[in-house]
Amino acid sequence: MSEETPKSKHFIRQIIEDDIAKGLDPKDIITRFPPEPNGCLHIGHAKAFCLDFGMALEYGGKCNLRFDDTNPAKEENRFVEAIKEDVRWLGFDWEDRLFYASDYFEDLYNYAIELIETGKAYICTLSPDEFKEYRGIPGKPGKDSPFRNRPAAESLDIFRRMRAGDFKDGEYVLRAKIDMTDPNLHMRDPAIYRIKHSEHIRTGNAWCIYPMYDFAHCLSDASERITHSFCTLEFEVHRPLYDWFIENTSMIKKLKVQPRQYEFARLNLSHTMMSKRKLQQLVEEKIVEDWDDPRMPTLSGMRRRGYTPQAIKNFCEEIGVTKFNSLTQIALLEHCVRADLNKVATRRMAVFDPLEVEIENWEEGKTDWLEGVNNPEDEGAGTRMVPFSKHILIEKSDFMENPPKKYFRLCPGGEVRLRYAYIMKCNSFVKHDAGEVVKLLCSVEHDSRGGNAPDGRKIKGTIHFVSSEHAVRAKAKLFDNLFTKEDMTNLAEGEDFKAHLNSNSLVEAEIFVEPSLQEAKAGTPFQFERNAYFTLDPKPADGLVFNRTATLKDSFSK
RNA sequence: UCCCUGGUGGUGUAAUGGUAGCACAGAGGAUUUUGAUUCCUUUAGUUGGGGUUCGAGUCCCUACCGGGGAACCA
Repeated sequence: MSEETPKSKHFIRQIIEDDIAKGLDPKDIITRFPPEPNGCLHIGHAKAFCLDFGMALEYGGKCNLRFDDTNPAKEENRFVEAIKEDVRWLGFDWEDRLFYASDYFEDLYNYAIELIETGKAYICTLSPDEFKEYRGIPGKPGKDSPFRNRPAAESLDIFRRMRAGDFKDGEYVLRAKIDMTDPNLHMRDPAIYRIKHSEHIRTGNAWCIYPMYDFAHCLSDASERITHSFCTLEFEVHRPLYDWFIENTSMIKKLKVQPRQYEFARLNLSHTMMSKRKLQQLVEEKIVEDWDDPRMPTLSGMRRRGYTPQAIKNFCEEIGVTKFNSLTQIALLEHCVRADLNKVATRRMAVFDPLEVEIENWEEGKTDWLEGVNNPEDEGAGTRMVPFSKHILIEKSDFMENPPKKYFRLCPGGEVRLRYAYIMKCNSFVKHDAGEVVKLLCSVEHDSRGGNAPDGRKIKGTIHFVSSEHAVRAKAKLFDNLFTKEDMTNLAEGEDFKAHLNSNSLVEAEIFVEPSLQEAKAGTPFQFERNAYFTLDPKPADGLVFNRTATLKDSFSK
């Protein structure tokens, strides 16, 4: 289903093409997608890995999946599995290239020793607060740590004992010796190893010292011979460090191509909250079912809600890649979802708010099975049989006692086409005591079977229906756009984001669907004609539960 | 305050120094057995000011505005 839409020539493509022009063999291009397993992936991550995997594939290279597991305090194995599932779902294959930063712990330790031996790293005894003083502030240079000139032998000894577990958390830290006056604060002797007596998801208790991101990431990249390392804008100021560790260790001698870091703007989506911390809060406080609640902007939530991988990939291609902090409107995502669903969703009829109709000129107990196409956009989708009988249900809103001018559905004395079935005329109606119309008495034109008038006259209105005796009860869960009433990007510091959640973000409805839906498979997209796109909830439930994926565009109001 | 970045219609993005294009959203219309889809038409833009140039969204200077940076997080 790859679209032949022209691809935007964003700056990443330009960079890669320049490298190729300078002699880089496209087959040597290696990128990586490096999530930290401390939460589930969301739509923002999709942008990142569509870029990582997408660029490698597009130019004939490879992309590795690497878990950045350098902080055992935050990471969990269940997230590793969830992330793998999400990546697979989006259709990306890392083949045998699944890595963990922890694969390199021994190597990283040795590179750290190398730095100590060459006088480029030292053990510092300053506490975090004390070092803050020495680091200085933007605009003001810092001053050297009193331990900066600790002899290498002594640092080495302490570092080895750190590893051996001789010290408590925070007692010592290994720092790179760079420049305490650098205007970039990250270059002022950053910590590269800290003591952390914490069980790691993969190495267990083998280590009690762990490398920092800045030290681990670039050297992990280099170990995997990554050529292009993409990350978000906030790492821009870390880039000199990325290069420094590679260039100041023996790693540089092993490389044919030095990995380079390139930054791009992260995704901001209107009406969508993407802070991992806040999403976690929703899960913990049970405001949502779990990370895969269909209202969540997580990939697992979107999957459960019925979003297709193709729609998400198209969206990621559509938004492009820049270094500009923008706010993408959710309408674009919804457009991509509808556009893909329109092509692939199986059409079915479902009545949400039923109005009884009796066909006066139809024999009691007689059923006519009519053929309905499964998807007018896809010839190969085939057909299914739809039952018609004397008692049917139509949508309450498809009948009006006193219709306005442009209303072309049913009204007293008016006629309408029942989709796939017959042309039907409303003879009379029955009202409740309260004045509510509760039943229509109609007749069908027997010669119009299939929906065409024998005299060739045009029927403007076509409505959907289900046969009462054949109808299947189901539940529909209706969701508003991803969770928040308004843009969350301007939320004030400390402001309670929960006040901005959609109050009616989940509405449940009892609906009547055609019998063929009894065999619906979880995850397959359906379009309930003239209503919305739905998918059967994959979580076990009593009876059929459909999640609303997206609404149809509605031009009723025009 | 200092450093790093960035600024193209309402929104998201294109344009070796040479006609500012595409998509979403909006508006109008045609087709339609889904008031969907599809198709056509249309509204709307280079942050301001200087400079270089035959010619500037693009290069230079400057102002303004936005984002990031002072974790033993990633």
